[in-house]
Amino acid sequence: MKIYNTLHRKVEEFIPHEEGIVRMYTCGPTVYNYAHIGNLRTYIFEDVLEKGLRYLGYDVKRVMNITDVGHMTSDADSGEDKMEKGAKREGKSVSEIAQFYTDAFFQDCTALNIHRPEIVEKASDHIDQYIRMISKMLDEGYAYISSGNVYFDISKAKDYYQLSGKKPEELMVGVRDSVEEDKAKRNPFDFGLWFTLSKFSNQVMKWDSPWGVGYPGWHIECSGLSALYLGEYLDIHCGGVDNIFPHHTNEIAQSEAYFGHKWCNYWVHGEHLNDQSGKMSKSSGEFLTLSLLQKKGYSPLAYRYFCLGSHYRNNLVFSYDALDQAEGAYKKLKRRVQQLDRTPDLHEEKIDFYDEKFRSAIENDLNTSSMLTLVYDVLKDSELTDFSKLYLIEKFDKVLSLDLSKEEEVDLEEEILSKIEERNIAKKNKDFELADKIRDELLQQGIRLLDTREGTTYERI
RNA sequence: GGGUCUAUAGCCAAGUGGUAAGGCAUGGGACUGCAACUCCCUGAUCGUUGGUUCAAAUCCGACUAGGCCCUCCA
Repeated sequence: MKIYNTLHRKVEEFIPHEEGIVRMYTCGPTVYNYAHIGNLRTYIFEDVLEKGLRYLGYDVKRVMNITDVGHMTSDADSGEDKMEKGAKREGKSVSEIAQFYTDAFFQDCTALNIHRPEIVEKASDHIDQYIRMISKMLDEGYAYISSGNVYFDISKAKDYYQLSGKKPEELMVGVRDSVEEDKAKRNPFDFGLWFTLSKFSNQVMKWDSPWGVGYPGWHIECSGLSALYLGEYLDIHCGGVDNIFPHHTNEIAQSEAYFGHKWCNYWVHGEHLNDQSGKMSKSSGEFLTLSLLQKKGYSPLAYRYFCLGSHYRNNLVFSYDALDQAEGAYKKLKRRVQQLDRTPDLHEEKIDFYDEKFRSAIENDLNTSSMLTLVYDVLKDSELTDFSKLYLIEKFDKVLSLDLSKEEEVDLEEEILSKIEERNIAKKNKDFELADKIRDELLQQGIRLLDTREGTTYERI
């Protein structure tokens, strides 16, 4: 398996710490609002990575966090907690908000055939773990207390800028107007591990700690959960490119300070889905959620197909035009698979040939586009029996998860059949007006008629 | 200003030194009462420009354009 490692900025051979086992951590959602389809692109990529590794024979232990606390609109001790903001907006409690959007997130994942990681944990359930880690870092001099808050001292971290490739002297502090510089820090890029002083009042989420009542910093939750559930050596850490700095950079600093050794070998980042104006956001432009696309008649798996057509490290621009294409291509592909003859008749040799090709596509830095091409290649191969094609495509679909061979519900409604019969009679009588009317009516209901030599059948669209 | 990634036909995209996969769309044809579905045929010298090489879309340099990051972010 070869994968691009942000740490070294090149494609590298993947070697896990323990043979055959991959410990994988992926940053989860902050559950203060719906996920937009750009967020979901990253989760699709991570899902394919997990399934691809399984296809290659690895046992994947994967952990994801649910951020339900301590995510300020700014990383300094200012701004407003996103969770509380969401709660206020909707007149609900923070935990209600968290539950609601967590459920919504996993509903989207289900619709997109994204496998839920075995371990999904809430950040707010592990405060004691963060306190343990912060205490150790304070004891060992990696952290310091200032103005009542606990900060990580980045000057103590080894290769702090390796992941981002940034030059400290060139970094601009407070690029965004909304960010206030925190005077309590020794170095402007030191980051908070624990806050006790909050500039906004009525902080709802707070916990007791050795340093006073407060709440954990943004970055510590991922380090904490990873340490707790995956141990001191991590193989792959995923996330969106926007998290490289500062979030992942700070995770490395904390975790390596805590463990006292190198922590994670492979950092794999997914590129963004952009709209025509650039980065997709929840506040500007159309708020593109999966349910919005569904309301407009798109199928979630067509969106998955759209994402798989592109490489995870490429910028992908979303447009309805592009989605229409994906929808059409996906439906067409699925139809072709549905039409395969399911009579058992396996063609052994060629199976291995294609299986090997599919593995190569995975091993080639997760080349999803090539994986899709292989599906088309299999369909076209005249040396393969339909059954063999189906066998292969179902196998590939364990990674692609496009439900290619899944049959639609075929409840032969009497009504539809009688309409078809009615239309056939009309056709015989050359009453094409009536025939077309029936066909159009059925189409309105999502039933498309298929005229074949053997007679008329239908499909749901 | 600095960092980082990207640049292949209308769109998505493969290609990792040996003379451009695949998909969608388009156009033409077969099928049809007309359609839909299906099938067949149909397109690019690879952002620009130098260089390395017998040979470059593939390696190196410059330039241009765009995305993202530089304490909200997938």
